[in-house]
This record gives sequence, structure tokens and C-alpha cells, in this order.
Amino acid sequence: MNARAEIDKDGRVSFSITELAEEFGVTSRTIRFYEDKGLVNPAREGTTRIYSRKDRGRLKIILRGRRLGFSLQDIKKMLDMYSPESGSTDQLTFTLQKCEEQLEKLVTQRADINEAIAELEEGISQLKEHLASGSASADSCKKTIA
Amino acid sequence: MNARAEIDKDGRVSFSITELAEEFGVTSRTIRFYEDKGLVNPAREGTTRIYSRKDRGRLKIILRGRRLGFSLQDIKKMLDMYSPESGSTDQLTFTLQKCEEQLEKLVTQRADINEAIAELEEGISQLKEHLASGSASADSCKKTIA
DNA sequence: ACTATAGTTGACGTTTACGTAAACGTCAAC
DNA sequence: GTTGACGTTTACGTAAACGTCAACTATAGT
Repeated sequence: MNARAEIDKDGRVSFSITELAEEFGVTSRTIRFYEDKGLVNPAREGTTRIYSRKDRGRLKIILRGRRLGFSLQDIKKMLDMYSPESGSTDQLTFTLQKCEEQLEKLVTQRADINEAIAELEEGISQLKEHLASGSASADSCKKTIA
Repeated sequence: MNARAEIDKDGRVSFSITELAEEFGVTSRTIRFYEDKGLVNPAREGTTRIYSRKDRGRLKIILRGRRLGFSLQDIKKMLDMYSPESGSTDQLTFTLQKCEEQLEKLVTQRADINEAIAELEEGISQLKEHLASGSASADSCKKTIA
């Protein structure tokens, strides 16, 4: 009876903080920190935190958000706007905007990184030359990296 | 006589902190901060800092290092190893190693960013779909970004 | 009852690269 | 002889995302 409690993954319907910490590769302190910041709100059994599947889902979203470079604040807003009643167009719009902003940032960042990589590669080959041919004039070193 | 004092740029042989700050687009606070960290050591006229051309060169190097993503600590090490007597193979070797480390980091970072960009682009197109076709099921939103 | 384990809270520490304010010195110009 | 521009030092503030530590509390097992 009540097969719904076991349809998913390993059938768990609630989790401890350490379970989730291990599953997601973060410390429990991190998860409590997210709670401090209002990103999750697990139930309590006494003082012990009990994470529902929904909480677990939120955590997953939070961590993906972090991977994508969103601030916790932005993530909170996205989640907050989601909660009231689903189908909130506002939330989708907000999230979309944030995604586009972030995308722009990342594209810029990538360009910067590419430039740095190019400079570094050139510097490296020059350094190698210097090392191969005994140190030449001291000044030529300055033109490399340091 | 003594034409050497004017061979370069605008012939200046010493600079004030604000001059350099303006030239390099940083605040004087930043330059003093670098001094705190032992990256530069301008002469003093009383308490006023007097930057030589060599100091100016160091600053240039520091700022390029920052652009390339080195920590001030690493930059300090590179500069420190340079100072004793030039032709220091140690310094070149150290710098080379740091460059290679940094290059690796950046390559990894770029890969991460590329992943994030891909995820974001997909998320964005999905969000746009949802917005175009009125909000469908609430669950499908979760699969997007937030 | 006693211990071990897990969990909790709060407060302060960490890192990086500065910003900002306070309180004061100095120097030339007016 | 004061105003203003610029300089100095010391020291605390900021932002982000936690880590670390201390001191409890709660629960489970023996």
C-alpha cells in the first residue's frame, strides 16, 4: 500500500542534513548557511532538520545556480518568486532576465580568459627560450611576464 | 648634456603616486596597498612617496599580473626573486611554473564557463517557450533553471 | 545512567583586493 | 594667516561564501 512513497530514486521521502551534504558534496554547515540566508526551510523534529524531497530539489537548484555563477541572493529571488502559486509569469520573467545577464557576463569572462590564455602561452614560450639559451640580457626578461 | 633623462616617453625620471594612479587607471589607495603588501618600495622625500622609473616598471608588471589572474602573493614572489642579481634562473623557473599553473587553471575555468553557457542557453530557450505558450505544468519549470 | 554520535546555535575567522573615514602634516598661493 | 589641494598613517569596513570553534542539546545504544 502507498506505493507512492517508493516511486523515486531510493524511495526516501525525507533526508537528514548529512545525507544531503554527502549527496551533493558540500558540508552540512553550507546547507545550514543556505538556511540562514533563507534559501531552504526544512521542517523540524524538535530542533533536528528534516529535509523533504522538495527541500532536496531546492538544494539541487541552489547548487546548480552556484555552478552557473549566480549569487545566493539572486537564487533566493528566483526561488522566492517561484513559491507562491506556480505558473507565476513574474518568476519566469525574472529568471529569464537573470539568465541573460549571467550569460552576458560569462561570455565576457570567457573572452577575457581567452586573452589571458594567449598572453600566458606567449609568455611561457618566451620563458622557455630564455631558460634554454642561458639568461640573456636582464631587460628582456621584463618583457615576458615578470 | 645628459640626454638619457629624456630618451623615454616624456622624459620623466620620477613620478608621484597620483600620476601613476592616473596613468594606470587605479586609485592611489591601490598603489599604497601594493606597498603594504611589499610589492613596491618607492623612495621618500620626507613622507611623500617618490616613484622611480623602475618602480613604475614594477607597477606595470603587477597590473599585468593581476589581469592574468595571479594573486598578489605570487606576483610578489616573482618580483622578489627577480631583484637580487638578474639572470636568476630560479626566478624564471618559478615564473614559468606559475604561468603554467595559471594557464591550467584558466583552461579549466574556460571549460567550466563553456558548460555553464551551454546550460544557460538551453535554460533560456526553455524559459522563452514557457513564456510564449502560457505557463504549462508547474513541474516543467523546475527542469529549467529555478 | 553513561557514552557516543549527530545535530544545533552563535560568534568569530578566512580570503582577496581594496574602500573609506579619521585625524593630521605640508606646502604654495592668495 | 588662512584656504585649499594633496599627502600621510592607522585602522576599521565591505563583499561572498563559507570554515572553524566552542558550548550545548538530543537521541540511540549498551
